[in-house]
Amino acid sequence: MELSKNFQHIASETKWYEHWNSKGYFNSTPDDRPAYTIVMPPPNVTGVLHMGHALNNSVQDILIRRAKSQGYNTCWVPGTDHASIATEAKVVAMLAEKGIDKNALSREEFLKYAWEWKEKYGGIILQQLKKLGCALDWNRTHFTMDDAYYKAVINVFVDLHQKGCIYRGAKMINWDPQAKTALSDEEVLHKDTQSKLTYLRYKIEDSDEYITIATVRPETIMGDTAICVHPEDPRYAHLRGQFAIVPLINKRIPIIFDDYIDMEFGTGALKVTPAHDVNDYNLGQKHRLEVVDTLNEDGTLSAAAQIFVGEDRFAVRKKIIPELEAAGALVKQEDYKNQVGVSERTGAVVEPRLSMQWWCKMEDMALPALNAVMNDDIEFVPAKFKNLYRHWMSNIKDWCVSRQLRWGHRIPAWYAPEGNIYVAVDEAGAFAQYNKDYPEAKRSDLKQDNDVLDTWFSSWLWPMEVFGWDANKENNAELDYYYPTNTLVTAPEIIFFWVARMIMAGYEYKQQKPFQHVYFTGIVRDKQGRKMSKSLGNSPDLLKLIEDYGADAVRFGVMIASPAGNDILFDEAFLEQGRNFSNKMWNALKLIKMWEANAVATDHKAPHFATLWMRERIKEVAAEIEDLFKDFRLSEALKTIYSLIWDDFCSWYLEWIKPPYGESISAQTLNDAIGIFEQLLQQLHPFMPFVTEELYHLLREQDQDLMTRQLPDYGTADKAILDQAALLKQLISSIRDTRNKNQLKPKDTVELVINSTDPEFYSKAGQILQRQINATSIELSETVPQSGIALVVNTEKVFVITSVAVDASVQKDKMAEELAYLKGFLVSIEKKLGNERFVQNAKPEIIATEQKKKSDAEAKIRTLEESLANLN
RNA sequence: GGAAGCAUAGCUCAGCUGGUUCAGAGCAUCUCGUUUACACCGAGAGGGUCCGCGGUUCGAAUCCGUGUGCUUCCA
Repeated sequence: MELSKNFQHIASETKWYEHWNSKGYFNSTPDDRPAYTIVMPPPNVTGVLHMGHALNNSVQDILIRRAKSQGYNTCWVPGTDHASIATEAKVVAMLAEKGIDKNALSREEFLKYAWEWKEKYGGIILQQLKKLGCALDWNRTHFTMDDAYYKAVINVFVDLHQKGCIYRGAKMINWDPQAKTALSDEEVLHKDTQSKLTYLRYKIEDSDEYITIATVRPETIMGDTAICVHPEDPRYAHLRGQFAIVPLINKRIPIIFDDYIDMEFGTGALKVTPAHDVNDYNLGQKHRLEVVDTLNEDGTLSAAAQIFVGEDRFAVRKKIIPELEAAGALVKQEDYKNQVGVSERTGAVVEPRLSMQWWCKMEDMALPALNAVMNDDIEFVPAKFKNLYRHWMSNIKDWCVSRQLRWGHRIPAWYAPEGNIYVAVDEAGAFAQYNKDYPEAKRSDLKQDNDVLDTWFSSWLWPMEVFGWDANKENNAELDYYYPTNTLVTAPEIIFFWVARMIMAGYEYKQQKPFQHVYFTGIVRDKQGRKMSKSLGNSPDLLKLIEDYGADAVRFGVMIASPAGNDILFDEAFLEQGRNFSNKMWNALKLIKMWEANAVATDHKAPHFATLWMRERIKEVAAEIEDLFKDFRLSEALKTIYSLIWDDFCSWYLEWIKPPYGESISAQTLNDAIGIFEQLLQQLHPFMPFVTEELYHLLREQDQDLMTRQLPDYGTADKAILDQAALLKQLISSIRDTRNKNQLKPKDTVELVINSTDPEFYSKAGQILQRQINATSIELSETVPQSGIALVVNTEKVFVITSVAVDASVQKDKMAEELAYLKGFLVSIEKKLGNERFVQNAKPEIIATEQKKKSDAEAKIRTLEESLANLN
């Protein structure tokens, strides 16, 4: 078979993904094996794959594939989130392009367009995940607005309402004037903004005096219903009981006193606008102030403002200044840096607004969810996020769950003309209640709430609902089998939005945690450390990268430098490294295939020393990898396997078993090598599934696929063989270094004379050593040769004899330097061991290692001294 | 304004319960190399007051305090 120069990823990826899928490896049904379950954080149904997804889903796929090789029944559930505000915004924009105004459409008409949009563009992202190699159970694909899911969300709303956790109330909320909907606190981003602080003076009623206030929002003065000063502020003490006049509209408002005021800020006097600021609202409640709402839902000024009615608030902010100046009310304006809230989804500046909304009480549900994380019933990786979680959960506020949108789960509340509100799963249920109150009532009198629920009010049920959870259904074998899930992989940004709420829902409705571990990935940033975003245009086209470098290389690239919870600075150099790695393995395959062509059967004899060593090395590394996976240190695990394959396998092992030029390899050694390569591929498979599966099948005829192959029980590695190989490597490296330093050409041969403490070693490894450094002979002798370069490796005295003229002084200096270092080292150890307090306090094993260090150093010093003496 | 995290080689980062086989890896740099797996490569090498200062300890990159710088979250 002719093998190409490099690994051809494109054909291989398509082939294997289809193969795995058609074999049903991605699908799971409950059986006797333990389950290993992951529910994918459902991406927005309108989303497209970006680097964050690549990282997040690579991690999940790695965990799933690893668990599969350990005998678990793995189940990874895909799906999408309806993302009400984001999707609605896209549909509205699409309609606008067609010249259709959302408000001209009925609810039903609008939803028809929205569903059409969803069918057409929704879920593209799931198809893209296939390119990445994700082992997702496609039969279980869910959407947060599927019928069953929809019903479950409604049931939960009704249930929480019955429990008294859900209520309707007028509070200050964050209003997005562009989407015309309420937002939760978590959906508001605070941005540093350069503003102007405007100083305005209000005339005191029946006086020539003025009081000056400072504001960044002069357009809200028409909503002022008081001026507040600190009760202990001497500047204003005489104004108690007085009134001030709002400029332009000449409204009379009281001057009130409250120690909430910061006397240092501005002028120490605050204009109070209860309708447009949370703090002012609270102040207003306390002092029973009037609330004047001067804004419309689209951010223009309302009739209550009296002036500038219908004009946008930002336009008014500018236009009002000259008028204030003309009225003599403007004192000054100065530059001021403050934070302005903007909508996470639309980018519009959020207005605090007094509004009637539906709320969910959080306190009772938060407590068990807080405890679960604090006592590690649910483990966060890395644990540092526990702090953040605790802080939020201990200061939790009620959750505004209604959104003035159409795309989503419509709030199951019906309003009767009498003013009553009935909450039920459907209209019939609501009417039954209504009918009880009013036997004469007509069903058509009931009007359902027009709003929908916050998207997170549906996604908090995700880990239960994808397995068909139904509060009214007692038995659910699937749910019992897969829930609680094992690991949630997500970004720290949504720890409150989603993670915390899933935990609350889990305890509320399943009396159980939704997952065992939460693995937080970092944020993918560009080389300069900037967050990747559409607006910056610094987000690479992932599908293009997969095409150029291969899916394995992309997975390698995002994993190699991203420990849990740490941001990753993305650099294409990582992808190159991944691609090169695939190619390296590909070439190892080619080498083995070349040997295969003319391998010769030999009598059964002891395995090659290299084989013995490599097998032990694999055992040793397998144990390390096992530990790393337990701690979710995936990038470390990948680095470890990478080095095992590239360094140990390719650079050492394959060179050691390589037959001399023109000779054939022993069939047994070759067979051993293939077996070893297979094990390495298996360890790497979760990280780089395509290239490993491809190589696995090219190595030899296989009766199963690598993806389903089970990891063996490796047992404990033989330390003696590992030590011998370590010495062999050191000898080779040191002698090669010596050759390099003395400018020997690769073709120049040398002879070795070794004064060894372990002559037996050379009967096993001597041949390898000889070939790796191009020596014609190795002589074990205690006599010191007349010529030759002396060096010391461990306690081996080595003489490299060459016909090329060499400068012995270089080697001598080096040895003297090392001797000096070792002597200093020895002194420090002796000091330590001579220190009574050390011997008393240190653990016995530490003292033992110190003693070993001492004897090792002494032995080496002796060897060096002897070698040096011989040189003189 | 409140809170958290980070600061180790030119760059990106490892370094888990304090103990010179822990001062490491990859990339980058330098030297040599085209010997039939691989130049998407091989053999070697150089490079760090582990941010500053103080403390705890027999012993600190590792623990504590403090200063500086950066990042993030919250108000």
